[in-house]
Amino acid sequence: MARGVNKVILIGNLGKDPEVRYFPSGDAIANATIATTEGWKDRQTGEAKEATEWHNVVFPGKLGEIAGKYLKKGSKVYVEGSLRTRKWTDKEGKERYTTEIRAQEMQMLDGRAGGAAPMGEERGGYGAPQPSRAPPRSAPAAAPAADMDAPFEDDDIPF
Amino acid sequence: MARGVNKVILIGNLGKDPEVRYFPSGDAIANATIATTEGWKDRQTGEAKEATEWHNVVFPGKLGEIAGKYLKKGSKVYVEGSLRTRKWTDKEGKERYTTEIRAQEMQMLDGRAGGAAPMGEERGGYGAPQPSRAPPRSAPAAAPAADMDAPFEDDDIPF
Amino acid sequence: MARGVNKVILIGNLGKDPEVRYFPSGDAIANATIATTEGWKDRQTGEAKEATEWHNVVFPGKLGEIAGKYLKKGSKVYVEGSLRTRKWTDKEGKERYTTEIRAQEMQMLDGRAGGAAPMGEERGGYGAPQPSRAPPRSAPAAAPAADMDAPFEDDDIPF
Amino acid sequence: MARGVNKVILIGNLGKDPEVRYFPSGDAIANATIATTEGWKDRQTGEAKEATEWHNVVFPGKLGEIAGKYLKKGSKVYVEGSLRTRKWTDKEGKERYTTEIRAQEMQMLDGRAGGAAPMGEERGGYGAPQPSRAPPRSAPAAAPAADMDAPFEDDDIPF
DNA sequence: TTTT
DNA sequence: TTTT
Repeated sequence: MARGVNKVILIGNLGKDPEVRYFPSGDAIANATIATTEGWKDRQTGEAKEATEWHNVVFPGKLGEIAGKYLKKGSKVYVEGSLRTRKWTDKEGKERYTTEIRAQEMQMLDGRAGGAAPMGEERGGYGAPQPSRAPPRSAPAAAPAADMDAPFEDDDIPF
Repeated sequence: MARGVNKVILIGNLGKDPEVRYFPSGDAIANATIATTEGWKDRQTGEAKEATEWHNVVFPGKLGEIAGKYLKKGSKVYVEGSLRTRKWTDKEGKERYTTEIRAQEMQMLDGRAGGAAPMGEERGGYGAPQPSRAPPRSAPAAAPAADMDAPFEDDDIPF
Repeated sequence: MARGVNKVILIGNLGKDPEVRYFPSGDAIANATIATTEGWKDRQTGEAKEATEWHNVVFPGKLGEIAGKYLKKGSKVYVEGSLRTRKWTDKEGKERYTTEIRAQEMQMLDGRAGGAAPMGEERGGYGAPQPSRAPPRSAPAAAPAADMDAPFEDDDIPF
Repeated sequence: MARGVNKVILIGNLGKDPEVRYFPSGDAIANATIATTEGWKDRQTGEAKEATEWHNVVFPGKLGEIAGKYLKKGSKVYVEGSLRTRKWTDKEGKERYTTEIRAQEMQMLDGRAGGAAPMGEERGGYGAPQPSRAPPRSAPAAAPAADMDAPFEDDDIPF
């Protein structure tokens, strides 16, 4: 029932190791910052220039586990996801907004992915992409994340 | 475990009504041709030119049902999918190849989608898109499609 | 010389008319807010849910002129662009960040685009997305574009 | 004046060295085959499966030169382009069709790209994929935009 | 074969 | 603030 497209595709490098946390439900969630660099030549001087853009990426669920396990500072990754702007309140009580990319697919582009290493993506064929959740999953630990409240609540997972 | 990205995004119009068929399993599959037109101005004469590209799109499973129900000749659609080249043998016994876009997501862009009309897409939140298969599904009829054999066979659905 | 990919694809509706401004150079720039809505079914209750995401989109240059001329509140558009997070200082002197989508391509999906209406896109063939810039450029607010002549070579085949 | 979207995004490896040719005009054009592999788990047996898709990619113009110079068998690349189906006649005089991806952007993902190596991308422009150059640009005229300063300054046009 |  |  979607009435729109909200898609982001990034290829870039992690600024630092991802931070993984767990919900009481056992669901993992990882946060990472990914840099994409664009270069161009100065029209006048001809000198090479470049600008780096930093993206806040959230890897939910199984993707978060994989990100935590296989990605590290400097890792080059392909990420496909959607934009989500979260509202939060800073310590002064002011409303602030942060825009994140919520990853739906990830691929490691380093080659260092290691032999048996799973690739993090779990599309499946027939008809549609596949949900990446691990079924029962017991409980790890740690604090949940503000970025996982609405509209995707724990008791409200759309699959 | 994907090791690559194979993604197509189209916005175009159907050349004719989609053709829907069903597998014995009850799984639907629809085929459609979608035109994307690109225009430009002739560098020399300045006259407007345009070229139309025709794409063979396959909508598997539930997406096929929706395509058959809501799309028709002329419908404008957004399609996201992947490329797949099928080998087949013509009547002279020669090997031929056809490249298709296997749709993973579809959105109608006509506005004529009709009130209660489902949108065909079934992404779900938390972690990853959701599979679109219809649960029990009994058996309709008709000839299956060569384009649905490997690698996604009936007893081989990846989710 | 890019070393990364930073791509956003949106299909959504404008929340209000775009705001167009001009630089002394005559370059236009338009800002718009675009809503993308995603729906899903509550896993437990089965009830339909939806969430709308608002995106700040910047249309630079000629795209800005077109946006200002043809888009309005409610318009459905396809936008392709890149993410850019700007740092700014609020009235209390605090650093704030805003993430925008800088449009590189736009297409109107309303059908109401009107007969002779230009479509805003300016890709060109031969080898790469063409830099459509019109060098001298003086005239503001109006000044059509020289940016649709080349890039199709010779006898003009856009291969 | 485009009235459609025809976009392909691939990440894969070259099956063999690219073949570069030149037009009398001096324009280069390179052809390559790129493999994308998709894996999934058999729903019943649980065994890992995978299928490889081969894509015919055409790199026109400057992209062709770069491809010829820096890509080789096995190279991992990101390619963005559009689909184009060409009609040709085989030796028996029968009409055949071949679908190709016409590259508009390419990035090497091997790390072996070598220091000074150009990356093959050629976006530029004004109103198209672009660094939003605003030539003279100094004072705004109307609420300038913070979003048009860096990183694309006047004397700093990326093409 | 579509569409604007 | 949009849209279906």
